[in-house]
Amino acid sequence: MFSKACEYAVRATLLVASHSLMDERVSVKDIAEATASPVAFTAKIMQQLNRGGILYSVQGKQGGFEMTREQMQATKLSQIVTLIDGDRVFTGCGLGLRECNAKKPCPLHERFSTVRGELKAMLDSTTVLDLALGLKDGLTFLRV
Amino acid sequence: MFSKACEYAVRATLLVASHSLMDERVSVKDIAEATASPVAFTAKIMQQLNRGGILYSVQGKQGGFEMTREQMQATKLSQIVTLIDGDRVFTGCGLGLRECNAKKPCPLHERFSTVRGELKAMLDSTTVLDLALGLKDGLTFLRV
DNA sequence: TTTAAATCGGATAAAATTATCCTGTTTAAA
DNA sequence: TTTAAACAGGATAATTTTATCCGATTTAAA
Repeated sequence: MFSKACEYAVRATLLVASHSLMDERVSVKDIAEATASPVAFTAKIMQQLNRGGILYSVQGKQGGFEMTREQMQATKLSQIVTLIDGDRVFTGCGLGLRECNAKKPCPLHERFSTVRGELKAMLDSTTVLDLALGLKDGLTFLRV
Repeated sequence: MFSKACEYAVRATLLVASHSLMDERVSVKDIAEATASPVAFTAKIMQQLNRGGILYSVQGKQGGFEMTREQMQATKLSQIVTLIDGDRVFTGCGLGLRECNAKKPCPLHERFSTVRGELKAMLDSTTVLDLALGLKDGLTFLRV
């Protein structure tokens, strides 16, 4: 569904958010540990999230990553997915055709569009804050 | 969403089906051309579809691929997806966690399960025959 | 002021996926 | 019977994705 990079990105973002809710800053090492992700790869992804404005970094000793409550509220999951994976998952043809649309549809076009629309609606209506709250309260988890 | 191999597999299967509806046998070359897919890679995929019982091959000169009407009716899209990509798309966690379930859910678990269920329902309720008919009648397409 | 912790970013490596090549076998038609 | 078209399947190559490494820079604390 999503690339591994994207999965790591969402997990990392939610971890940073849940800690920011408690006014804690987290390092890449912390993030990788808490989300069971490879540390160097996670570092790369954190750079993308930072450049993309999803969260922000603080450099130097005692540095790490944080999010403002505004960022948590403003950031929909669909934005993280688009930032890392592009919009292929939201707009691409189910059978991989370059040009597939209502005028010249692939055999799966209608049915697939429906499901894809529901996926997009779900990710559009879910904010980082929505999910970070359950994580902070120990109701949900980011690793086994 | 699906691997390229899986996209090619569905496209190839639907092409074979639509031709079988007209009692025509198609070669790998025909299939690759009609579905805009790489021919050698398509050949590999046809072997998987043949071994998996989705369709069948006829060897030798004038050989190629065919499907019985029974195969078209019995084969759901979900079976092709499972054959080529496994069941990860139907059962996997949205955030890529190994163990993610209602007892110990990831933050996205509930919402993602819903959408994934709709995807599975759609692919479970769609047969090859359903889609091959529109293709045969020129209502849908497999390439630009 | 020095030191060490931490991010930044470029280079490289490993693994998985996608794609091609080539030889052998089967079989219909010449 | 010979020939050529077509699938089967193993080996290899290219590309993309995933992952690691390392030197440079930033900055808080010793």
